[in-house]
Amino acid sequence: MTGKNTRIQREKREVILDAALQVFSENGFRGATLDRIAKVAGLSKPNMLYYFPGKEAIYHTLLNRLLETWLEPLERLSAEGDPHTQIMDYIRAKLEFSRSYPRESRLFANEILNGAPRLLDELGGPLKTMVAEKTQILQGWMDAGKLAPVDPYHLLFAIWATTQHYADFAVQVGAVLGDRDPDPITTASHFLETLFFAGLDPR
Amino acid sequence: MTGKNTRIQREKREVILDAALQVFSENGFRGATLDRIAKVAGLSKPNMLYYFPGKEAIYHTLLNRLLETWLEPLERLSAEGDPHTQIMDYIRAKLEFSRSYPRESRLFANEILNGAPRLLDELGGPLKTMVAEKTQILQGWMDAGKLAPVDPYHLLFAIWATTQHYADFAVQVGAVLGDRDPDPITTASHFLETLFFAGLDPR
Amino acid sequence: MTGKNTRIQREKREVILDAALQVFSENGFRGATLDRIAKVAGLSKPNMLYYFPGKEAIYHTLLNRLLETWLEPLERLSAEGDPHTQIMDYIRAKLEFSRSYPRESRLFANEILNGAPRLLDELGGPLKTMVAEKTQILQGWMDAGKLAPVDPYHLLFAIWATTQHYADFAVQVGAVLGDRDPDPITTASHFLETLFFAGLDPR
Amino acid sequence: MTGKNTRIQREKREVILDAALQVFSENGFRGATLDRIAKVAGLSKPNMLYYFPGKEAIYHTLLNRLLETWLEPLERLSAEGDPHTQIMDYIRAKLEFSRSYPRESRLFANEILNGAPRLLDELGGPLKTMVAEKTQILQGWMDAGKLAPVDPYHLLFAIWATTQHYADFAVQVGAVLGDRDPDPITTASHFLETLFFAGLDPR
DNA sequence: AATGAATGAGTGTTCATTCAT
DNA sequence: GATGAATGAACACTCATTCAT
Repeated sequence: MTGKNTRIQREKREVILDAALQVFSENGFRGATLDRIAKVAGLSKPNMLYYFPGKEAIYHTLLNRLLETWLEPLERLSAEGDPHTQIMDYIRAKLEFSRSYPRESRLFANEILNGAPRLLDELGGPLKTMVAEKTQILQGWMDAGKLAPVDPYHLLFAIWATTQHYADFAVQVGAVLGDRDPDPITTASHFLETLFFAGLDPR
Repeated sequence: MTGKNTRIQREKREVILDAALQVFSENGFRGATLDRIAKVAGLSKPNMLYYFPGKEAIYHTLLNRLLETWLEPLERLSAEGDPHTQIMDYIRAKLEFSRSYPRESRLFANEILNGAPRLLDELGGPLKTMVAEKTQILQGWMDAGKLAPVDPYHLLFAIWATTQHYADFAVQVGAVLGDRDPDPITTASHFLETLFFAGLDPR
Repeated sequence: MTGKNTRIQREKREVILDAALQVFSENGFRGATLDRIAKVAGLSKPNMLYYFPGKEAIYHTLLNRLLETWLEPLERLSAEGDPHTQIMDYIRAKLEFSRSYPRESRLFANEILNGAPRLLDELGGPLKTMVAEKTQILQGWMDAGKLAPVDPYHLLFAIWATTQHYADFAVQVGAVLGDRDPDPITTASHFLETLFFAGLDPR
Repeated sequence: MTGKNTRIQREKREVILDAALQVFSENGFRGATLDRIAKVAGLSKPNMLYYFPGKEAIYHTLLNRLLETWLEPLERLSAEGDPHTQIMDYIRAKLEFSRSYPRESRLFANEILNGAPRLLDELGGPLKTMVAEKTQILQGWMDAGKLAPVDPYHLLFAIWATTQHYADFAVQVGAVLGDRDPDPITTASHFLETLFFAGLDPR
């Protein structure tokens, strides 16, 4: 049925996935309705279900793609080059992701927050593997005296938390800042460089 | 109707709110059903609605309580005392909150993530006001040379993000760490002290 | 249980019936709720059900009383005296009933309108019997040349319709008249005398 | 959504409205249930709600149609022609309405009886306006000596009351008459001509 | 005599999914 | 490919009635 990957099929699937991303990220899985997704996508509901077998299928397709995108910046963290640059590149990439793909970030956060019922295997599999690999690199830098000796896992958690915050808690950030900062993510970039590489103690 | 505050009323209301906290924090507002809350609370659905007028009322009661609890540690941040101690006390209080009240943290995160439709006023009101006040204290410390000069708002964001992460993304933290760390929040406490007050540059 | 007719019992039953009359007449049988009746009566719902076994029982008690009151003015229509006076006395009594007991009138109308499921026997029994009797009187007057020869049954229908209208359709009467007539029922009394005994043809 | 007026849509909507008319007129708004309407219409409840957004919408559609039909005979009352004919035409049209559309009449009566919560605006608006206009015509005839001088508003009330009675109180009429009159409305037509244009005084 | 508490059976409405064309 | 139509299962909430005290 959906095996024929004609160009028009692929395009329609993209339109649907984009609409679904918006609706799922704003309402969570159960809060989202196929009606709304179909309306946003500009299709009839049965027509949409011609391209995807059901609500779960749409959601899973989004999640799977998302994990790849989510992992990709971390993938680039390499033992080559100096730690400061490498880590700041990662932080900036994550901030850029929060700026450009806030809906994806919130979709991911929603899923994790609700216990990751449809992502647990991926978290314990591909993600765990890659994290194990990259923490090795961080550990190597620490062992070589190029980086302060800290728990590399929690270092990654701190990077994820501080960067994703600007997408996931955007409403709160906006409410608290008011008009104070027209470009909070750029400010965050500078702030995080100071935080991560100098700390708050005055020199 | 439910105005009389008899002992049994207060107790039942607590039982309901506890069940609701669990169900709402796991599923978000729309994903939660009164059926499930009632079952968790061990009551019939109509009996539950004898104590609260409806789903919204239960949720609002939870949210209102929550915001107070959420703000309370920040409230204690005081200009008196030295910055390092004050800030670390705040970080530890937030971590303790994530350890003891992860469901409350996730309820809050869920609400913000979905656009805070039932909390926007509070965010722009009481929260904004208190944050404005507390960033003044931080700014004062920076002006006095007791703290590295950074954006105080983003400093608060970083504290919130890194501490709440252990409640909100607990599933991911657990999946990534596996058995490696039996007490991640304690590890986080040490890690965050290094991060916030020394940074990652080797000395 | 409810056999003991103490004074206080009788009074409470009256309070309940009065509240029920109001609520039933405004909302019909199904539209009325025991909650509202109890609130209007100033009793708790279970306490109210101590005096009456249930919703149906309250309603039936009202209906039975009502039929008596409804029939009473007709009862007084007597072969003695002249037709004009007798009939106008009946019309005025019915108008007075609409003025003083509009809720009773509407309760009755509601019941008939909805097919009289709880009053059919009474309609085909006591009411039919009395009407048969009274139409005999009317017929007697007509046979004696004291009254224009018309169908006596439809004459009664016309009296009922025109007089009850001021209670049952009070909202419409009020909306149509606006401020034009501060006392429509008195106006109606004069109008109906002309209508019934002179007609509309100019003399 | 339901905007497309396909043939099948129009037909189904009529089926639903017909079923709804029956159920609403027998039970009033609150007494009617969508379950029963759907059963009478021969549809499933959700399917019915595919054609109408909800219970209120069905009811309002009925009411709006009804008011037009209700006003139409009055509309035709014209200053041209002689009063007797004009008024009797109106009375006969109203009786015909009671004969052919008793459910509509009862729906209307039910609404008024319960305070016209969904029709008050119409009563004080279009209805009041048309009545004001038509009473002018009646008044004109009286001023010209072509009609006995009576209150024209109450004259209309009397016409409405006596004609609608045969639909709204049909159960009572039937119970009282028994087998006596196989065609009460025709009898009523003659009776009302005598009543309205001759009165009960013997000549 | 009175009331707080509890519940089974509805009641209007939503929603993912399926059917027919 | 596409859509109008249809439905079973939920879902939030109501209500008459009963229970326990």
